[in-house]
Amino acid sequence: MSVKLDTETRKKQILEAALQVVGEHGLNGLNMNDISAEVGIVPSGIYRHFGNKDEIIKGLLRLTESKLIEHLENLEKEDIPPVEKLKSLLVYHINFLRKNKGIPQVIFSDEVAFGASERRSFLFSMIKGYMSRIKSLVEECKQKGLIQDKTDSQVVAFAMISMAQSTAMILSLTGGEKDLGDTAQKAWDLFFGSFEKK
Amino acid sequence: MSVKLDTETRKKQILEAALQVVGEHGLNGLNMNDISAEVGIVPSGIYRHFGNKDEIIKGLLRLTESKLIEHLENLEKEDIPPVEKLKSLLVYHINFLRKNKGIPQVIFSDEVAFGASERRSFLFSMIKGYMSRIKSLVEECKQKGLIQDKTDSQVVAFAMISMAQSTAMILSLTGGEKDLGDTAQKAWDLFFGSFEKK
DNA sequence: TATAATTGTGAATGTGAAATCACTTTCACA
DNA sequence: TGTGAAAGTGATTTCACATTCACAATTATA
Repeated sequence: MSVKLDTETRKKQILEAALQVVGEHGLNGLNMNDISAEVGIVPSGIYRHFGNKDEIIKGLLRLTESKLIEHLENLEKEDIPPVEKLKSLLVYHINFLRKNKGIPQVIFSDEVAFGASERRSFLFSMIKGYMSRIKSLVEECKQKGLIQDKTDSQVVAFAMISMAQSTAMILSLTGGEKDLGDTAQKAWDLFFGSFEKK
Repeated sequence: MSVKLDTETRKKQILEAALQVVGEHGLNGLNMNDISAEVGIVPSGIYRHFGNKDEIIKGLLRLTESKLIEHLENLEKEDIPPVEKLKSLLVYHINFLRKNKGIPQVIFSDEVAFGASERRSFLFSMIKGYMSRIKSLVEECKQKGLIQDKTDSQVVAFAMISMAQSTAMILSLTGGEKDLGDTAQKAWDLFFGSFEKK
C-alpha cells in the first residue's frame, strides 16, 4: 500500500495530475484511472478527496485560474517599461501555454462550454478577469504616452489572446509539430505598430 | 414505420443532423440517440448507413471541409475588388461560424486532436488548404498594388483566422450571449490599416 | 402482383468508465 | 503502544452508451 498523505496534499496532487492528463489527452480523455496512476494510488482512492469527477473538473478550473493569475503577476512584477511588457506579451503568453498544455484544453473543452451553466460563467468571468488585467497594462502605456491615445484596450487584449490561443491550438492539433509562434509574433508586431507612438 | 429513403440521402441527413447535434452539445456530446431523433429514425437504423460512430465523425470532417470550401468559393465569386473581399473577410467568416456552430466544435475537438493520427492530419491539411486560399486572396491584392508589397500573406491569414476563431469560441462559451464580433472587427480594421496602401 | 433487396424497428447484448462499499492499512496523538 | 480517524484497496455495481440481431415494413423490379 502506498503512503498516506493528508487530503490537502492529495487534492493538489490529484489536480496537478489531472491537468497533466488533460494536456496529454484532452479533457475528454480525462479518467480516474490515468489520474490515479499518475498520483500513485488506486482509482477509487480519488473518491476520498473528491466527491466525483465533476468536482475534479471544477478544481481544474480553479487551478487554471490561479496559474493564469500567477503568470500575469510575474510579468507585472518585472522591472521593464510597460511598452516592453506589452510588446513581449504574446511570446510570454505563448510560452506559458506551451508549458501548460492542459490549460487551453480545459478552457476550450466542450465539457465546460456545454456543461453546467455555473461552470460556464465561472470560466467566462475568468477570461474577463484575465482580459481586464491586460487592458490595465494597455491603459498604463496609454497614460504614459507610449501608445496612441485613441487605442482601444479591449481590442488590443482581444487580439493578443486570439493569436496566442490559435497558436496553442495548432500546436496541440499537430502534436507539437507545427509551431506558428513566429507567424503570430509577426502578426502581433504588425498590429502593435499600428498604435505605437514612434 | 417511417418512410424508407435510399442510403445516399440518409447519409447526408445523418451527417447534417450530427453536425447540428455537435453544434448544440459539442463533439463530445454527440450520440446515436440524438442523431437518430433528429433524422426521424431509430438509433439502430443509423447502422444501415454507417458502420460505427467513428465513420460518422470521419464524415463530419469531410462535410466540414466541403462547407468551408463552398463558403470561400462564394466569396471568390463575388464581383467586388479583392481589397474589399479581404476587408470584409472577417465578418464574412464570423457570420459563417455563427450559422454553423458545429464546425468549430468539430475542428477544435479533443476527439479529433487526440484521436487517430490520420484524422489529425486530415484536419491539419484542411486548415492548411483553407489558409492557402486566404493567402491567395492576399497575394492578389498585393499584385494589384492594393496593399504593401512586403505584406506577409501567411501572417494576414493567420491573424484573420485567429480572430474569427476566438469570436466563435467566446460566443459558444457564453451560449450566444457575448458577441465579440465588434471588437474583432475593430482589431481587424486596425490590423488591416497597417499594410493597406492609402 | 410476386419477389428480392433494402431500410427501419425494438429488444437484447456488450462495454468502458464512474461510483460505491466493506475491508485493510497507515498515521497522529494520547 | 493502543486507539480512532483518515486514507488506500479491490471487488462489485451502476449506468450511459454503442452495437448487434432477428424480424417487419417498404420499395424497386421484373
